[in-house]
Amino acid sequence: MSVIFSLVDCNNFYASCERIFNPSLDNKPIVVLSNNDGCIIARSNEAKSLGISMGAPYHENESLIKKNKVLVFSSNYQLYGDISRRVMSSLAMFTPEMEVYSIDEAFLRLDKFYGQDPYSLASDIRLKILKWTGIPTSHGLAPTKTLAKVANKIAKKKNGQNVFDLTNIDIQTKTLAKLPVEDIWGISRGWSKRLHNIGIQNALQLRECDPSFIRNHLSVIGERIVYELRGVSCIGLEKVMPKKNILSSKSFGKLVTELEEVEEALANYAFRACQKLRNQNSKTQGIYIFLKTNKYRKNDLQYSNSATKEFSHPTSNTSLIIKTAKLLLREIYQKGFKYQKCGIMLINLIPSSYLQNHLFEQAPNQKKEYLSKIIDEINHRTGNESIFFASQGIKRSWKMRCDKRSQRYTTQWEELAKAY
DNA sequence: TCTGGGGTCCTAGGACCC
DNA sequence: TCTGGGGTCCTAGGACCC
Repeated sequence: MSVIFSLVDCNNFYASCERIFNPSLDNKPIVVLSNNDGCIIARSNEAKSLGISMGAPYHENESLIKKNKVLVFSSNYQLYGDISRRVMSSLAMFTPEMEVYSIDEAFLRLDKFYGQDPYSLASDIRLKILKWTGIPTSHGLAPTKTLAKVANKIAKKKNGQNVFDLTNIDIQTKTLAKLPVEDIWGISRGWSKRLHNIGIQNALQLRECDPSFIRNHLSVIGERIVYELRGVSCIGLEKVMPKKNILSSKSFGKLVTELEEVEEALANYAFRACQKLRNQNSKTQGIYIFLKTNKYRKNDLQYSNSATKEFSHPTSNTSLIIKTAKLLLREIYQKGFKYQKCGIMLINLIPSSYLQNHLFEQAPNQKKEYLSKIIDEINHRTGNESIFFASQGIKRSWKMRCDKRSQRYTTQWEELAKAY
């Protein structure tokens, strides 16, 4: 029995999430905006057919949106994250051989279901997910993950059924001939340009190339893609691994000039990063912070800088990390610029269980590490940020905009859906 | 006026060692 | 004039993904 991957992708995921608790949105054009209401990051089919493009700045589409009465939402990640968990745990009921690839995608292995035709099995899964969670999905079937991605793309265009089987070699050949190289998973603008330059326009041409020739142009990753297009599986299902780095960064709601405001924002991002760190039971061996002005404002003076610090002991102590971040910030902050964004990355994470005995330095303060954990627990029980550090401030004048956010129906008691 | 956030992997080249 | 060679480790930067 040969290998069959199925890529399951939620259709217009964020837009679909908004519809679950607000059925009046059905059949209407809706878009969801990125943090700070900057860009359009999700569109319903109706919004897509109006010509609103993915990733485009909101303000560039504003007239189109108003003219067509498109409904606009700020992103509501608490809601999307919760719906995602429901979809993924529903999928897991069909097979343990599954990889959660992103918030709205998962790969399944369906080849072990002897006797059942994969197409009808995928159709069955699709109907059940829709019934259980309210989220419509598309399913692409193929012998490799790269081909399953291709199949999924076609499935999405099939209204009503949304399943496509690309296990047959003749169908693969016909399909790849029509697929531009830039639509292949793993090949984006830079690489497709290089491929065009050497005369390769579509996926079939790439499949027929000598893999080592492609390796010279696109590294081993490109070589792997050639094999995957041939139906030779090189990329298996991956286990969920703890993150190696954790980044927390956001644009400010307005341009910021004062050190105190940047400090306050950075302390908040550090707090969030530390929560994520402890959540995956890791400690960090260092931090990297950065600060920058808005590169799109050509008339403003531009400045961007970063700083790194390694700890003598791995830590997950929020107060130490905030303190260190603020010290680094003072090294790179300069007066006279209008800042747009800052961020902190926890780097070189290791498991909490890993203990390193350092000969010359004092052992880290275990009590402080515990304290951080207790703060997490209290915040988890009582709702977000009941307890926080004074350096995080209370004014938070730099906070991002999200005026158009829907209710957090599933994660906040005060925002439960009401039945009248 | 307004332009997201959070990740991973690979390679080239420098530093350093014997 | 001649001025080794080979190996490893680390980092920055560039590519990709959602």
